[in-house]
Amino acid sequence: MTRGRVTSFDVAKEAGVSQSAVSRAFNSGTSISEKTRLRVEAAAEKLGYRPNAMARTLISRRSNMIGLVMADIVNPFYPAVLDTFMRSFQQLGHRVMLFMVARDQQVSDVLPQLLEYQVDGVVITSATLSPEMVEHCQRLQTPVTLFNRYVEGIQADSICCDNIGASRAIADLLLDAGHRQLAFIAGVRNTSTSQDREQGFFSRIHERRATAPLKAEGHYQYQGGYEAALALFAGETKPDAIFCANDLMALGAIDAIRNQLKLNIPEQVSVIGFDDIKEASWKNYQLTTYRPRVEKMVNTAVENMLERISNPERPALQLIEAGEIVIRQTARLPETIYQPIVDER
Amino acid sequence: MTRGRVTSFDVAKEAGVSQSAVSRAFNSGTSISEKTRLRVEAAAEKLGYRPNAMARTLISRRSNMIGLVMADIVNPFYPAVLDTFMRSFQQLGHRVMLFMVARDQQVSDVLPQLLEYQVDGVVITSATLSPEMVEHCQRLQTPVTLFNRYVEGIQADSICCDNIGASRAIADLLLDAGHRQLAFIAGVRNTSTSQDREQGFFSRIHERRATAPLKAEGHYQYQGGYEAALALFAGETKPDAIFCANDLMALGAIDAIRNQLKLNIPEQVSVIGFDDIKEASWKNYQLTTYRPRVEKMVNTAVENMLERISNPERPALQLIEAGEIVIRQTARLPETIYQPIVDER
DNA sequence: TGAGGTGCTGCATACGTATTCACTTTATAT
DNA sequence: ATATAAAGTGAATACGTATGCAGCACCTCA
Repeated sequence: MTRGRVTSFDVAKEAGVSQSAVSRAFNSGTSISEKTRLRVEAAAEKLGYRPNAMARTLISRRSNMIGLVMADIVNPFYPAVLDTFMRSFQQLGHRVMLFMVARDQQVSDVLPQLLEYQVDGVVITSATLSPEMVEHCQRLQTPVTLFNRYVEGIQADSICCDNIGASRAIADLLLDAGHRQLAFIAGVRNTSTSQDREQGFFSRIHERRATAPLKAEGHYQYQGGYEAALALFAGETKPDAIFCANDLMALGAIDAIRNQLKLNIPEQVSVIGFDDIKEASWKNYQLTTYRPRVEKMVNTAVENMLERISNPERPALQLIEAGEIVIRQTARLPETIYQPIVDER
Repeated sequence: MTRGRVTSFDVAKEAGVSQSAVSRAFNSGTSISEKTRLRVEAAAEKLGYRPNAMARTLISRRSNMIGLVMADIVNPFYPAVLDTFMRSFQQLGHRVMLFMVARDQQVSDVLPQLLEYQVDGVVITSATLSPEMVEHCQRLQTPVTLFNRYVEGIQADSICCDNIGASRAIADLLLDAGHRQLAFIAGVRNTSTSQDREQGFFSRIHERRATAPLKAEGHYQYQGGYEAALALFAGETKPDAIFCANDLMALGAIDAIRNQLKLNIPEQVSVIGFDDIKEASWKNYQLTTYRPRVEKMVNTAVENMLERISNPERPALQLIEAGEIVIRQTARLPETIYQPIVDER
């Protein structure tokens, strides 16, 4: 009805009460009579009043905003993660300030910007954070959560899927099925996810005294997986099973193997991925892969974050959440009936 | 170095100047000597000072935050859009407050929340906005931009890809190639994008006096496209070309046609999509499709938004940005050498 | 009847910054 | 050298809300 910004004073005048009353009417757990609350609400409605979150934040020292930093949105795994985070935070009454960091960008570049906006907490997905930055956050009492990444000995919550356990289980599955020459297609070299998946896979193979696996690099991209597969088969010794550090590369590898190398999957080559993105279940691929419990991981991350906001003394938690292998059509299985594996290490 | 929040007063004391000086040191275009600026910066650095964006917003009435509302993130087209928006806004020094609205949710539910946070502008992708809401924003001097959606006669910028022109061009392409019985797989029924693509396609076919096209509905999803394709071929008259309202459905349709119906593409059936998502270029699909100029659309949207923030009087702009048909392998082409089409209507 | 609660209310203040205004210092021109 | 403009500075205030405090009305219990 009115023009321009309408403040709590305007509403107060309209309702014939004090500004304090207006404030109390809009905050639960305050002392106000039902009668005045209704009058205030009517006046607010009439004037189109909405409280100014900036002013509220300034005085209450709580913005109800979470800073969310995402790296690497090109991997179709992360839109799903983002979506889940958004729903979870929105549902619990928190807004999200989003930042994307490019591959060549540091999280430390954007973190100060986030903190200027008085976010109540920071969630960082698939990117690491320098210990100094964490310390800085800690001084500001701003909790930090790392998603799918961990750093030893810092004061930050972290929740990861069980990269090592999963990769070991996949090695077991492939060896049990009688494959002789395994191969690994790595993601981006300097990421902990790719390193952990590689380490789990290699160590288990080594433990079982099987032939050392081949290795190629696919940068977590479809095209990279495609080319990595070709590279693997261009060598002297050819693999009969490939484990890819993510699904996207696995799908690239499959297309290379089928369409270009004209080999049959899984008869001649088995392929296993990681993430269980939507595309993995497409009829044309039916990819056998590892599915992290994204929903559960996100929800724990969110709960822990909010818990830690209201109780800053709580020490940081480092969690690993096991997922499961999803058996589809791209990998030969052991003779014995094989159950989907949940390795809890 | 210190603990807790450090304010401009702390920095002022440390540097031996007034709080005003500190403020000026952090804002360009203010009157301050180089000497004191350096002293302030040193003190700020020493104390780890960062200005409080909430306080700044409160007084300057500018938050440097943009509200971004996204619907329907499941379509792989939109992560790319989001990514482009984020880069563009970040680059120009703006933060983004993100909201996701589920299919059953109204934008009008989240808009008030956005406005509470004093965002300088609101961008809404693939969702409409009631005229009342637009009016509300206008009262608050908050510019609104619709991305890939438009509403007649409201005071909001909008930028769309050329749905109608594109669909007409696709109809032409398919008819010119000699197809006789076209079909259309629609997206979500009540979206303007799906409706416009249908209308353009149908109207052009009608104009050319060709056989009326078949139609099925795929809800913009892979599985929906898969099933829609099966439904189309289950009928009495079978299509020899299918235009899908987005790529995701087209890929589903391809898998259904090849893997289940055992038909050859494009020899027996042509398939054309819309969006040019990453997956469309995968070796296994090589989908012929329409590519909107996402980068350009986003950049124009962002520029217009910022322009409109600094000059609220500027009238709203409604733009249509033409894209191009990307010729790949899933559609038969006319005999004459066919150029990628840019229809500017 | 009065003492002590209880439930509401308004006043006044604080949050941390930007900005106006008046003032002082410095630079420039005559 | 002085007059005058320009540049720099600090004090004070405003932004819009939450909240401690004191006051007030009303009620309860003896």
